[in-house]
Amino acid sequence: MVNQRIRVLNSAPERQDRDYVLYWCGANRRVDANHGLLRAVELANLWGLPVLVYEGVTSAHPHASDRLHTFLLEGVPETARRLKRLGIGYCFHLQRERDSHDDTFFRVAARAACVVADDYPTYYPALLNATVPAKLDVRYEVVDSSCIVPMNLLAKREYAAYTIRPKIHRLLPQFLEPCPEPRVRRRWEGPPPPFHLEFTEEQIPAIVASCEIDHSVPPSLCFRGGRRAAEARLQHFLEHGLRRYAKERNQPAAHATSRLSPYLHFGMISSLEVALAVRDYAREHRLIADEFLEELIVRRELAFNFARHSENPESLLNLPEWARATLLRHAKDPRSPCYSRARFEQADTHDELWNACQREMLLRGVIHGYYRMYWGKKIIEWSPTCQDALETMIRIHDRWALDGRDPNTYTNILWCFGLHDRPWQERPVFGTVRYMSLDGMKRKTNVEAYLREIEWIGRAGQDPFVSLTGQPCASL
DNA sequence: ATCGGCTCGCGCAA
DNA sequence: TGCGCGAAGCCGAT
Repeated sequence: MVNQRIRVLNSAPERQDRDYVLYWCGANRRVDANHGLLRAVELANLWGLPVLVYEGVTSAHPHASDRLHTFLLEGVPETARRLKRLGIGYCFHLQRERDSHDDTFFRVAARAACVVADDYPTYYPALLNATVPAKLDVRYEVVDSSCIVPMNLLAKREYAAYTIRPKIHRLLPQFLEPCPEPRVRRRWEGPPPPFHLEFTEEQIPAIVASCEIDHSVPPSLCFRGGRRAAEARLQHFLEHGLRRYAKERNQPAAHATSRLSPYLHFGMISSLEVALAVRDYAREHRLIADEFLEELIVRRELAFNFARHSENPESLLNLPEWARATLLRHAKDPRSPCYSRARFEQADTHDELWNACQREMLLRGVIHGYYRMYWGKKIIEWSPTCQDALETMIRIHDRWALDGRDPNTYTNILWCFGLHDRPWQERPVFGTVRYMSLDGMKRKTNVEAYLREIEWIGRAGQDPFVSLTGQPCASL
């Protein structure tokens, strides 16, 4: 079953005379339900070797910030505990300098019999998978533990949700199965590698402060990183959100959505675990979970399919021909009002709902899924060009979002330009690309409740509306 | 409140 | 070749 998740990305041999099998968790920062880790353990058991997990956090990429570093570091002590329990070695490396050349991974890999990494189609993991394997003298495999139905099984780029849906549903019974717990034959003995950084949760603020990163992006007001926080969010959603999801998912102030996207993005929890938990809870409590599972599986995996099969997922060239043509025909339409990227980033427009969406991004590090569509459509409407609008959306996600740089990010942004969508009535700027209006938001959602909530958390500097503990939340 | 038109193209049935 | 229908809609007519 694991085999269909694997790709080998270089032609170097395995080297069984070396010290361990290395699992590099670049995208899936978890111990549970991780097919990559499972594969590493399988190979290690075959060769009688122990397993070492390498996890890195670098300050060398342009969007490194207190927000992202804190979220990532918050997961590390729990990862260390769980690996120790399983008898697996752990090397967590933090590169604090922005500019220095960091070869820690290569030094760890030099003693590995084989390197197993995550198959992930965007941003850093994708870049490293494209460049690192050729520099190694051992076999380098990547494993897809992000999708439930392995990306490898869908050979071409799908046109829309309706074309991928039957394929996903046909393959799903085969893959919607719990991932077994890894059992090592040979435990990791002795100390961790010399580069390993060990710390407690209390030390995190001081460690983050010591890094050469963007300190003007503070930690999220409501998301704590790590496995236990992810499990608490899931439990909270099962008990308080799932039964309301179908009716209230587009009602941001109702908090009926899972808010799991930061954890899914960093792989702190897997969509497979979420899907199984939701399915089982729904069975036990006689709920219908179809709408949630549609979004978690079909639409999320459509996004991975898109990222996997596009050369550059950040480009408008990916749009369907009808969308490119219609946007081009309207490229010279006047934009009024028209804002600079800085005005957008500072939540400084004439539209109070739009500003609140942007403030949610600044404070929480996410925007509610439905309002994010509105947020994106308005950036198109009020930017000088489509390319400017695209770059504004990506840039704001890169800098502020905990769920940015994800296949879903790029797909949702390009959806605003017509990707995976169909044409509608023609109008200025958008042509036949779907338009969204403030009146529509007011008609269909409780805009006032959302404005009050965002205003409240901005003023109070805390967010009791999104549960960190699994307990019910405040409401206004 | 509800309905139809807007408008393109994929995939399937025939 | 024809036809149904689609990731979150808008607008104007009734």
